Amino acid sequence: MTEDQHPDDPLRLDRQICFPLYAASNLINRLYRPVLSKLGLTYPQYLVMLALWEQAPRTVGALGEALYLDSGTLTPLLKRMEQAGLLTRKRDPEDERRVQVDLTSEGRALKAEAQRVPETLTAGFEGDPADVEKLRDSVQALVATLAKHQT
Amino acid sequence: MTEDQHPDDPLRLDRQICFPLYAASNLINRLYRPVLSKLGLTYPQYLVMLALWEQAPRTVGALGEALYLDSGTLTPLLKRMEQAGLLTRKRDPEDERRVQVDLTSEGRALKAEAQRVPETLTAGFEGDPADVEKLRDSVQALVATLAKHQT
DNA sequence: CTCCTTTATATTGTGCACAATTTAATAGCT
DNA sequence: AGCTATTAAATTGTGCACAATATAAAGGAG
Repeated sequence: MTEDQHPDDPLRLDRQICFPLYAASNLINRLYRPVLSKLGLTYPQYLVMLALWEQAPRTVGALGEALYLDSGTLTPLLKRMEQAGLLTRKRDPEDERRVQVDLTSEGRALKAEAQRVPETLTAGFEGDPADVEKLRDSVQALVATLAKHQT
Repeated sequence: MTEDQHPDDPLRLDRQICFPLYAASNLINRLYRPVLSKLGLTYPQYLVMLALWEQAPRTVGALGEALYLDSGTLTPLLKRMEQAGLLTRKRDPEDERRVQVDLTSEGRALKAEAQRVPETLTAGFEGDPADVEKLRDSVQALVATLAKHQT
């Protein structure tokens, strides 16, 4: 009982822009997993580390803005990372609503071990690096548009 | 305690290709959610419906191949959709290992209601449609490469 | 026919992701 | 100061996503 394949059907899977983004995200997560597990990190945890290696301390809210995540996702994730000894969570004395997230020395030290992660993985992309950069910029532009429309 | 911003640091968040894909996937999921919830679907469930509207019945394995998901994800998801009356799950008498997933009449009827979903959402992208198509094709190519490398 | 391997799906356990709600602190207004 | 609204994070409950494992059926070799 196969349906007809109307080439202009807007519901065709291969006409969606969203599906390949979804699939790419899943496949990349799968690709990172074995590499990052050697560092004791999941992929979202790795993103938190990238954000903190650039700037620390940061509030939970600032991390969420950088990574497009909310406290419902970040709070338990940060607690696990705190348990793992990578970071600390402290209420800001200036404003007790805020929680400052800072790296431990162990968290800072992990950056050295992570240096080779990007090159290890982009090897699997096997494409012209310039094309990959162009793709990255396009998706970044899309993310900026989507984020602006959601606030 | 802000770290230096070395422009060639491979661990800078804005140099990652994977992060914008991850963020785009999350943001799109968030964008679809309110629209799809009116149809009683989540985003992955919507993808299953797109796949089945193109061809049904299909085995769990065939669905997984089309959507890049495994049985650990699909089995509980399909059970929820069966509960909702959208599809049926039946062991194939020809090969009792396989499970055939087929649409119910209710599931087929939902396609009419979903017709306007894509245009409703791509409105939020507000970009040249040709650019969106180009982006889609680039990400599709990336997905094909990633999928080939994982098997 | 029996043993062994492979294949298809299901189960278990962990970790996101998010909407909705809650808690608590700050800011603003009068 | 007292009241209200806003803001920041945490909590709750649902639904993915996946690795690892389990279960069971099919296929194949001797």
